[in-house]
Amino acid sequence: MDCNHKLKTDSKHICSNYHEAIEFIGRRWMGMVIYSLMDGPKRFSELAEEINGISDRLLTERLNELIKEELVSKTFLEDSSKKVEYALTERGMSLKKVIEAILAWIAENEK
Amino acid sequence: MDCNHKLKTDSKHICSNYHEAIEFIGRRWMGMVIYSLMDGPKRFSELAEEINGISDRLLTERLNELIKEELVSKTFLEDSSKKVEYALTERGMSLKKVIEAILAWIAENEK
DNA sequence: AACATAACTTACGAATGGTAAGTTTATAAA
DNA sequence: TTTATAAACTTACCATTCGTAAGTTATGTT
Repeated sequence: MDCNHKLKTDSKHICSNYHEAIEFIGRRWMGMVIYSLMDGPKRFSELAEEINGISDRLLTERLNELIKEELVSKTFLEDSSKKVEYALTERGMSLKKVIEAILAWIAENEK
Repeated sequence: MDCNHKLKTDSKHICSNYHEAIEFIGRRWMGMVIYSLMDGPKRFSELAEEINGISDRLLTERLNELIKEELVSKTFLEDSSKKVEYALTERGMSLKKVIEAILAWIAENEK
C-alpha cells in the first residue's frame, strides 16, 4: 500500500490521492448518490425520491461535485420538456468495487 | 449489492449500514488516521507527526470516534510515564480491503 | 386561467472543522 | 532544585459545511 497524501500538485481531479478520495466519497450523501446511480441513469426527482432524507440543495451540490470530478454526466433530455438525466461515467462506475468492499466489511462485522 | 440505508434502529455501531459507514470513514482525517495505524500501533505524537496537517484537536476527536466504534483500542503504557498507544482492533484491521479498493481505484484512474 | 411538477436557488440557523493558545503530568537539563 | 521540554489532551473562537424551508423558472395538466 502506498499513500501519497502529501501530493497536491498538478492533478486534474480532487480524487487523485487516498486522502482526498476517501473524504470526497465520504461527504454527506455522496455515497448514497453514487450507490443510487449504480443501477443506471436517473433523473433528479428520481434520485431525490429514492435517497430518503436528502434535500434538494444537497442533492444538487453533490451532483455538481460528481460532475466536476467526472464521475457523473448530465444530459438534458430532448423531449421538449425540462428534464435531465444523471449517469455514472466509466470512471464513476469503477467505484463499484469500493462500494462492494464497504458492503463486505459491514457484512463481515455483523455480530 | 444490498444497501439498507433506512435502517437506524437498534444497531450497536454507527457503521452498521452503508450510508453511515461510508460517511464515518470519510470524515475529515479519518481515512488518514486509519491508514496510519494500518502498519502497527502508534502513540498520539507519532500519529500527529506522521499525518501532515492534522491538528491535535481533530486527532483526539477522530481517535475517540474510532474507539467508540471499536475500530481502535487505547492502551496506557506502564513505564510510569504519561504515554498512550493506539492500535487497530481486528474490526479496524478488516478495513484494509476497503482502503486497498480505494487505492486500486485511484491507480486505475490515473491518466 | 389556475394549478402541478421538475429542477433548481436563496436564506439562515446549526453542526462541524481549522487555528491557536492553554492545561496537566512527567521526565530532562541547568 | 528550579527551569525547561515533551506528551496528550482541552478550550475558545471564527470559518466552512450542512439542514430546513421557502422561493424561482419553465413546462405540463385540468
